[in-house]
Amino acid sequence: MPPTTIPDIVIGRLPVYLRALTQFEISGNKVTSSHEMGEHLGISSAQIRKDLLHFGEFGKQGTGYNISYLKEQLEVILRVNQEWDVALVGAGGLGNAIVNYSGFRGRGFRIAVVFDNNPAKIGQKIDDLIVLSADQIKTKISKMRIRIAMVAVPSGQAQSVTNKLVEAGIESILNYAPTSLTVPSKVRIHHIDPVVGLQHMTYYM
Amino acid sequence: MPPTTIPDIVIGRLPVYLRALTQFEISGNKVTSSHEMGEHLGISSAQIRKDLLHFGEFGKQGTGYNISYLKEQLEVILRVNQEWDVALVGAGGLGNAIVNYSGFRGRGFRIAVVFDNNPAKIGQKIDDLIVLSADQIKTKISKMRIRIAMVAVPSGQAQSVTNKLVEAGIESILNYAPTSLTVPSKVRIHHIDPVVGLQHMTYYM
DNA sequence: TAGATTGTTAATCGATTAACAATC
DNA sequence: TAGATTGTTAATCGATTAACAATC
Repeated sequence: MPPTTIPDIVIGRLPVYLRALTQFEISGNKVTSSHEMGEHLGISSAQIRKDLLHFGEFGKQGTGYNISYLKEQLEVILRVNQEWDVALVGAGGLGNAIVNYSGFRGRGFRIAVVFDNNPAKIGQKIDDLIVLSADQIKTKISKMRIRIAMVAVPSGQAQSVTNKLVEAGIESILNYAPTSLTVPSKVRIHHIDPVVGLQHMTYYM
Repeated sequence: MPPTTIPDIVIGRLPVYLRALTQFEISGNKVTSSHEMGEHLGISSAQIRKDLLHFGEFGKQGTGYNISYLKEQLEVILRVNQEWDVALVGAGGLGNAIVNYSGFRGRGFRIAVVFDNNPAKIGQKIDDLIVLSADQIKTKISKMRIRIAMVAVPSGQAQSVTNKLVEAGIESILNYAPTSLTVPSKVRIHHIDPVVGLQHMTYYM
């Protein structure tokens, strides 16, 4: 947890704040308050103020927070005031859906290259990307200086694909395969597993 | 947080334990230990033992945990020793990928019905499901007694779709749209937003 | 028996909340 | 000024970890 000593759990909430601010902005609001944000997200207003204070004083007493200003600040803090090129491995149904997903737009990420190991898929187009052979993962990623990758292959292939990505110099991985992955400690990893969320909810049903 | 007073954060880890156990089982192992699981998941062994102890004594001193037995117990605890029918709203690229996603199989969930509001899609088949009109959400879900739904529509439509689902009696919602949703407090909601995970990681890059 | 690992408590650590002065 | 909301501290609360006796 480098830069300073800010708790990782706080960092994890910032993207959620950022998403909420974007919604408020779309609704045409200019200003919000920790109370309003808390209501909207189901978080206490004290927590939101304290989280933000780790990074500076972004509000104004009596008024609240200027939405577009706070948004910009959070984007800088999270390093998404730039667009990151992302490599995607897996051009199946899930990979296709990821490429066409609108949720990346304007939030700091752009799929820049797609790989698959299926000869029938290599050379085909997805959106305006040509699917490359998985054999090219290392050379292409190194050459393009890509630092972030997504894994959207079947569970059985996820670990070997991950190993290749790590070799290629990838620093952060978003894994869509429903399996845990082993990576060197310098590499960050996040899992997207819908079943984890579903099972969490069925416990209470 | 009904049943007993077990912390929600503990419940949230159980699906991850369950997934790891499945992996160990696939590798041909019969027995594991809190230490081995902790290593694999990056969690302390003490935490794993303590989490499990909320629900009973599943291990054996000197030996560890029988994988298939612990798996069964967790499945019962999480209520996924049965298969839940799930309604999906949204038959676009993402909806298609969800229907064809292999990660639900054997983990307690089955897409039982798909809705869309696009006339061009209604009546079409995805896998062996026929896409129904979004107008039928309420009647069909009530009739089928479905309690869990997934939202895979554009952000702008997510709230109104959610309202319909709540009206239809849905109790748990998995939301794939990159937007927060307002629901009555009795309804549980989980978000799948890949950008949240990505932005969490870029902070450290 | 010796070795290993759980079950379990007590201690530590860290996160959340309550409260309010500062200030717009 | 009166009202509102932040910035900030102190108190509370809860989760994690360390440690070890129990026991397989």
